[in-house]
Amino acid sequence: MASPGKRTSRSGSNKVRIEEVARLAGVSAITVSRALNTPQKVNEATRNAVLKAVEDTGYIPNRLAGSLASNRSRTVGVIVPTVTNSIFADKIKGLSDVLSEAGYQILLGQSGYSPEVEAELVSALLAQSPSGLVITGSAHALRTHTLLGRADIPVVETWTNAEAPVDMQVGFSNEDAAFAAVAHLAAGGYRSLALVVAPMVHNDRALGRKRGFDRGLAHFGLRQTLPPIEAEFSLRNGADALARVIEAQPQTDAIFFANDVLAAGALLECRRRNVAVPDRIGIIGFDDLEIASEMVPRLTTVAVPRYDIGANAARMLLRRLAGETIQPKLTLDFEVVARESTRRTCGDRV
Amino acid sequence: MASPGKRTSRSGSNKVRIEEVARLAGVSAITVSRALNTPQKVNEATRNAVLKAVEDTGYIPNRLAGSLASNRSRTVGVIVPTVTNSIFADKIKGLSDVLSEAGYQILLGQSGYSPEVEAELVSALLAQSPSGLVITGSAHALRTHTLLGRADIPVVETWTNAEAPVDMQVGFSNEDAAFAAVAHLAAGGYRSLALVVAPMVHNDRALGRKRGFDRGLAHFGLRQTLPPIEAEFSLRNGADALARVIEAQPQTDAIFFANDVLAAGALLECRRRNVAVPDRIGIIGFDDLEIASEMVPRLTTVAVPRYDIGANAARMLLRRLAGETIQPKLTLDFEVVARESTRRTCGDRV
DNA sequence: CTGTTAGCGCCTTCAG
DNA sequence: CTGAAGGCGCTAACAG
Repeated sequence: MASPGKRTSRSGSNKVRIEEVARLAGVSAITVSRALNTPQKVNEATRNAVLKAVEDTGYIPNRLAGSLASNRSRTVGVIVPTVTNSIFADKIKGLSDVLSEAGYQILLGQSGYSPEVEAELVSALLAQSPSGLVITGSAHALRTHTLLGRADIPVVETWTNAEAPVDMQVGFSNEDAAFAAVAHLAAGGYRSLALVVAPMVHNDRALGRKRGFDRGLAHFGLRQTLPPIEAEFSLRNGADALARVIEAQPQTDAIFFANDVLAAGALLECRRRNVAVPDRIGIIGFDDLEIASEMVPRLTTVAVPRYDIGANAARMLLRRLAGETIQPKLTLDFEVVARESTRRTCGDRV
Repeated sequence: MASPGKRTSRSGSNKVRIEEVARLAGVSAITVSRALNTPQKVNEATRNAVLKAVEDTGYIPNRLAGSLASNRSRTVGVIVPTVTNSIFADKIKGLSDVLSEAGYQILLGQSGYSPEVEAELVSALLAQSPSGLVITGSAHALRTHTLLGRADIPVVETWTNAEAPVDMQVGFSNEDAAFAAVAHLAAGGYRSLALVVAPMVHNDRALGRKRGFDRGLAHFGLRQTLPPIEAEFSLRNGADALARVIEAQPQTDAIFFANDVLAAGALLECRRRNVAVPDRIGIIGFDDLEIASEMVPRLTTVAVPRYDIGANAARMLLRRLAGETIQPKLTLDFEVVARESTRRTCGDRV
């Protein structure tokens, strides 16, 4: 206020600044700042005067300035392959619920499953000085590792349980989950399996599931009737994959679809073709989306903690930012949910 | 660099600052800034020297500082009811594709369909000085209007075509689209209809669809067999609604579900109950999600431009930020896609 | 085309 | 518990 400044009129914005609130409350700017950020450090009467002035002026603190000065942005960068896949939407919901409760904002980026795009996003998000970063998977471009190494902020990798996370990690064993799916099929008496999975290039989750599938085959002495079919998640792709398996290798008696959307598409194709599920062919999915429990027949699948991955990643980040020392690796549970699309010897859940 | 500064060692972060890049390139800080932000204003040789220094140091500009100084944040606040509903995920994809291309970042907030939460989010996002805001619908809390009025940044409302938008608007007529759905049912010879729609409190899209439904009833001389059933989008809720209609008002011969997830759930329930679709009962949905074309029978629905709403909202925002004067109201097209879940007199599309 | 100067709005540090 | 001084890292304005 003292010095006019050349740029005072640069912005046409009629934003209220902290000085104006301070003047109205009869205190200094820093007291307003404290009343808002660390209320317990301010006398109650003073605080109320400040809050009233804030109310009267409609003051909205400029967080850009605050973050710059304090070096804490209360912003978290989140990178997912695509929000369009509901498993990631659920994760974002979990993140958002916990973070917004704590006054944090989410900066969202979508990599489209490309490590290069992911690296660009990491760079772009780091430029915003986020308090932390939540990313997907454990397979990153070299540049991403370099950037994250230099960044010196908490990073949570999600959906995996890699041996050596970049920093922190919340996920589950995709390999064990896929193994469990195969175990379920084996228990149902299925012997000739096929695998339909998301494109595995740069996708450690898909790769892990394939590894679990292979381990299951070996462990239970089952055979694979054709090489894994890689398909992006969509009902149509699931239907096409089912058709391909049935036509190319009719002796196949069960298919593991590494996500429920593909599996549901396959189930619908079975209906169109009058293929009997689970007797002619068994179908097991992955994720336990709502569609799994609603399909006819109801889809056997592997339930994974989609929402909790996000919620826990957020909590982990917040604890770390609060200075707590935490166990940096959280491995959550999955569960095979036996329903009607697979035969089973005994009626319980694996 | 001249003055040591008391806080130099406050942050443990080893971030590279613009001064270091400048020194390495043998230029001043402002030249580095220009080489990065307005490259055409810098001599090529100088520019290359700067870019090399940037490369060598791994410099990532601090956008917080840049935004504060320039009063432009290159950030867009986006508020949706929930990312979990794939129609909004598609919108976000459209926004993200266009905005990230232009170097903008998305700040995401989820209102959970609550106007109060929305107002809080608007306030929280405004604190980040976004370049613009993209929000959902046209029904907002009073506080939201106050905040937006004062904010003096471009705002795009999406999914509606209200008479008087806050600022800009990209959407379609939910009322006309619902009317078209009823017209389609009327053309198929259906006479006794029911409506299943998202909870209408604070949801102008759902309300608009109900209005269009009512207008259709009147226009085509149809009757409504029971009051609208309000249900949040889920397959289960669709199934339950179907059951309720069938049991309470068996003479109902067609149901308009105001979203495809509900409709698909109903279709699955019809299968379980052996209710013949489209003869015993006709089912029409809304949105044209992938599930509509893959269901058995394939679901008749109203296709709406989910992705394009986002992409166009982003383009509108960018043009406005570039100073172009634009038509602030964009009304996109919808289309009834006739498939197998409804009878039709003639085989063409309405 | 490039540099100097000053300040964006807030918060940290230090003093009282 | 409150205030004064100064700087966070960058870019606008102006000068050369």
